[in-house]
Amino acid sequence: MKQRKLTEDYLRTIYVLSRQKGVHGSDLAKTLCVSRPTVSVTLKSLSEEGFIWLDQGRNIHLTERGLQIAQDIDEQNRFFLGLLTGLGIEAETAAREACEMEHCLSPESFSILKAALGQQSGN
Amino acid sequence: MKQRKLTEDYLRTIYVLSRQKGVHGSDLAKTLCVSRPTVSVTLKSLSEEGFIWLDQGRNIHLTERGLQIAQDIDEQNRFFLGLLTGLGIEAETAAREACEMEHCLSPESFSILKAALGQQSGN
DNA sequence: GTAAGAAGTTAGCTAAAACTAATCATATAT
DNA sequence: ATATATGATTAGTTTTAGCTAACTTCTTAC
Repeated sequence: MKQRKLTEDYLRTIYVLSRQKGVHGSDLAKTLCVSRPTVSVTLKSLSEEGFIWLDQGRNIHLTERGLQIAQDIDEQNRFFLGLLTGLGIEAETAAREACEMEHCLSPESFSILKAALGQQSGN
Repeated sequence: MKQRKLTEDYLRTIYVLSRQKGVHGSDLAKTLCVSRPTVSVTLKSLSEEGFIWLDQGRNIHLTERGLQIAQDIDEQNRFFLGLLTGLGIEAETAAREACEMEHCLSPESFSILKAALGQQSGN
C-alpha cells in the first residue's frame, strides 16, 4: 500500500459502513466502485499493515490504529463538507471536493484549522 | 497523463520558474525531484495535451490553457499557505499541506472560499 | 444430498509514473 | 577542431492499482 489516500479511503469507508452493520468486501466494492478482486488484494495489504482484521464471518473490523485514522479522516470529511455546503456550493461538488481535502492535513494541522474556523462551518 | 495532480504540479512549477528565467527540463527535474527522463516523457504528454510548447532554445512555455490552470493552482497554493502559516503552523508543514490542498477545489469553489475566508488569511 | 447462486481469491494482464543505463545533441574550452 | 561537459531522449525495468476470467467456498433451496 503506497498511496496514503487509498488507505484512508478504505478505512473511512469501513468505519462509516460498520456503524450500520457488519462490513464485507462486497460492500466496499460497491461503495468504492472497484471490483471485488481489487478489494480482496487491498484488504490483504491493509491487514498485513495492521489497520484491519477479519473475523470468522469475514466481517471487516478496524484495529485501534485503523480506527484512529478512520475517525480523523471522517471528521475532516464532515468538517470540509459542512464548510463547503455552508458556503452554498452544490452538494455533489462539495462532497467530491471534501473527499479530496480530507487527505491533506495532519491531525495536528486539522485541529488548529478546526479551532480557527469551527464556528463558521457549524461544526 | 492520468492524474490531475501531476499535471497541475508541472504547470505551476513551470509558471513559477518562468517568472525568473527561461525554464528547461533540467530545471523541472531539480525542482520536482524527479529524473530528467521522467520530465522528458511527462513534458511530451503535456505538450500533446496542449498545455505547453517548446521554443527553439528548448525553453518551456505555457499555452493559454496551461497558463490558466497554472495561475489558478498557484493562487490556491498561496492562499492555503497563507491560511496555514497564519494559524501558526510550521512553515515546512504548511508548505507540504498547501501543496496538497491546491489540487482539491475547482476554480469556482475556490473563489467562493476565498471570498468567505479571504480576510483571515491576509490574501 | 445436490444444484444454484453469492462471496472471495488467484492468476494474469494493462496503464501510469517512476527509475537507471545508454545514446544522441549541443555547447564550451582549450 | 576536437574533447569534455551538460542536457534531452530512448529503451527497458519496477511498482502500484486497477481490471477480467476462472476457480474455490459457502450457504441456501429444493
